[in-house]
Amino acid sequence: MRTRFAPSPTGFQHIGGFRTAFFAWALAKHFGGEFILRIEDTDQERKVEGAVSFILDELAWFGIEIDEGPGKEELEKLGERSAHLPKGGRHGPYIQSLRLPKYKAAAQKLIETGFAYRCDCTPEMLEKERAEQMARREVPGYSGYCRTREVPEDKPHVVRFKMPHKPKLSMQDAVKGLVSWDNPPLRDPVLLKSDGFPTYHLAVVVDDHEMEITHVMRGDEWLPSTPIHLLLYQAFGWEAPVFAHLPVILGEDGKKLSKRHGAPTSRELREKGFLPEAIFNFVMLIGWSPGGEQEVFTKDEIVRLFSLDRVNNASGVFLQSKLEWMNGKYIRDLTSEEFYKRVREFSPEIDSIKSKFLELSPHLQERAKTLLEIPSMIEFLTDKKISREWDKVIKKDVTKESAASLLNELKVLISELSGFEIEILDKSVREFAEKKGLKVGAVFPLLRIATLYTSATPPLFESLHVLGKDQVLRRIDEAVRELLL
RNA sequence: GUCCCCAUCGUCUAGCCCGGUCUAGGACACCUCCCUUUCACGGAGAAAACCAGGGUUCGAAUCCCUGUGGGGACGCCA
Repeated sequence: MRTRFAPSPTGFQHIGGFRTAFFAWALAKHFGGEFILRIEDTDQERKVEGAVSFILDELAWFGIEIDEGPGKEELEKLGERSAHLPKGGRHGPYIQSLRLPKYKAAAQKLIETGFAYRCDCTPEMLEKERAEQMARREVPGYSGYCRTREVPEDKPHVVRFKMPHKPKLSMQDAVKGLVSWDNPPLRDPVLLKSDGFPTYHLAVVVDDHEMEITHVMRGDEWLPSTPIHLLLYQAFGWEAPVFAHLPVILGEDGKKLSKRHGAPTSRELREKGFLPEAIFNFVMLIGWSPGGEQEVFTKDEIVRLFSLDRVNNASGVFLQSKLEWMNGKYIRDLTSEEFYKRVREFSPEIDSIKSKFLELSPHLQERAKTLLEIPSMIEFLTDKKISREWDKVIKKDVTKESAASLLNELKVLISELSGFEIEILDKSVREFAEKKGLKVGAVFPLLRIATLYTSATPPLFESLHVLGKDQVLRRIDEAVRELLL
């Protein structure tokens, strides 16, 4: 079992692209096979610098190990660098622009065996032909003009595949089931471009064969061109791999995931504070389900359960609110130390309040859906000057003056406390309220705003305890001053 | 235009292959309630779907056909 992820470095993969990688990886690992990374950079014009590094870095972030893929030297030739280098392997190079002679030889072989021919039609001619066909409302496509012209090798040319006349084909797709074509609308496709680069069709077939890929997993937008690939395998006399055409992921508007529709890249999700484990889990469950009612799975569980026949054939929508829920679950499962480490990636400055952070951690984890929410939740632990949400407590029946005097009493109470344990704080403030004939709801919120600044915080006494007695007293003082200003 | 794919709550899905156990199950989101000092967590509950029409059958979400809707492909892009 050998699967591969074969992205083209034409931009920054959105999350749907990575899901294809996850599926291929999970299948290979399920059967103890290899997962290969191959870079399909045959379109020089659309090539984007940094795209390969991006793929490498993101795969590493998700914890997807690559068994074979472009190593250091290959990457250097491409001018890409990454801290996460694949091992290389015995089927290299794994970057298509470094494999040009192989494609050329393959195309030559096809010409010799009569399955392909050279064509010197210019783009302008093809353009014109196309326009005419469209005007006549015909299926657009190359007429086959050069099929019998014997274009000499030294003239600029492309190599085209000779599509059989009205081929009838069928294939057992691992997810779609039996797919058959009755006269597919395909004309002689180009295999080798005039710049010597192969097109996708030639390159995938040659590489998947040479790299001994057993299962080709790709988005189902490829299904319509599978006949070309099937016919190519036949022409070469090679056995075709198993194809698995995966349903696509749609955006919340029901449109195909794309930058334009706000499709997130894994990088963006990471910047929003999502955990790679949560994203992986969530995305695996779009288009695949192990059955049953469990939804949160470790990677190992997913690998153990994964199977192609449980991949859905309908496309699915990427619903961020569900990802948020799942991310929250993963955050809650983190140990305090792990949690600290993850948050630190967003705000290194928490180093200065590490012990306080750790102490409050369970309460923080319980409240967060993403890591990005944490910094604002712990602002009260820092010395940063934050304005108090007085409007939450100062209302028509509670004047600034009465609030100030209550806070002064609280300050005396707290300063005279024999300890500063959570239980002691809790007990004495409650007793204080009772003695004054006040509900806790009239005391706690006031104390909260005075010391923690905002109305939504971790539990009050836990927070005060972490803050420390001196700091609490200082803040009450400050609050009183603010009120009487 | 031609070819291909798809179709269960708003969303992710279970069930479909091997018809009855489906008055269609779970989860997210929404709403209500409980817990509660806030915000959350947690718990309980409500509401919410088999695209339509024909067959086959004693019986169809499940099998067949047609229609409709959605998506994709038809490039010297992948």
